[in-house]
Amino acid sequence: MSSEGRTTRQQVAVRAALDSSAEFVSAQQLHAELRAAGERVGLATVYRALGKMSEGGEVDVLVRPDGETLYRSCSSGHHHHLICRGCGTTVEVAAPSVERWARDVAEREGFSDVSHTVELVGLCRACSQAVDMAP
Amino acid sequence: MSSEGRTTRQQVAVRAALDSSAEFVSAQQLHAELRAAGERVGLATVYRALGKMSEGGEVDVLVRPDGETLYRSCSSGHHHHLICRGCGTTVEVAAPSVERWARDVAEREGFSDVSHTVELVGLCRACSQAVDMAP
DNA sequence: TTAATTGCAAATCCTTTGCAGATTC
DNA sequence: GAATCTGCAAAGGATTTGCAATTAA
Repeated sequence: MSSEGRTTRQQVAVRAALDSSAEFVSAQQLHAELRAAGERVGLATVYRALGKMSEGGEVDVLVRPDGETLYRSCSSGHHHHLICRGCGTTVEVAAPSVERWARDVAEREGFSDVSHTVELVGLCRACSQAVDMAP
Repeated sequence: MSSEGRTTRQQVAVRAALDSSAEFVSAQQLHAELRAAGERVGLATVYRALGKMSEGGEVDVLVRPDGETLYRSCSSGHHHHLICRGCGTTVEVAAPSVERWARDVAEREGFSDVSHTVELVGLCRACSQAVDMAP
């Protein structure tokens, strides 16, 4: 498995940096961290490395509402987010039933190596009340 | 409800255009359609209108892997997508159990007016075999 | 009237690409 | 040694913003 291409110092560094974070991080963040750690890596290279890993299904990819792409090495503690569209508060939620459903659907459709993204967006209690009181 | 701001010809047009499509569409697509239909509307205005609707929870928002943002008026026939990361094939999947779960989680956390996005990304049968046969 | 909204174009931000030089196999 | 990979900077594409002119209320 994984016979494509050559392995370079930079690719190893990017993968290591990604593994060291349990959360989703952006390419720019990774690049900054690598630079801060003394690694000499170009931003474009970070993008290229992440692109390859993502093609190979080795990382989970997530696109934020503002268009920034976030990456996380697969199989970290897995959970989803419930986000308030008023104040941005984020609540982490586990979803064993959704995981199961995703696996079943994938199998039924003949897909393999499936990852999933789930996002819930709503109004938290506080913001909901703020709306009711609007002028 | 919805007491903010003034109602302009452009806003009405954007909303109408959005309603006329059952699928997700981008701001640029909407703008093109509106122009084609003879409406005189600026692209920035389309973005501003969609932004407001989305703040108010009046549309479902979805961000594609390439960073483009798609919009759909709420409560159209609701389903999710299973996408092949090899060839881009998309399968529509219903998910009553997920809908139920989303509603429950929202309620438990005190959130209201919650919409959700679910995306499954994997390798379809054909692409999976192609990988196995790789040179 | 008069404050909100529009339209345009310039500005931003993330991401991709062209190409010469460095590097892995 | 030869094909691949990197780095830089320039290009690309979607979205946002400044500001004068327009328009809803």
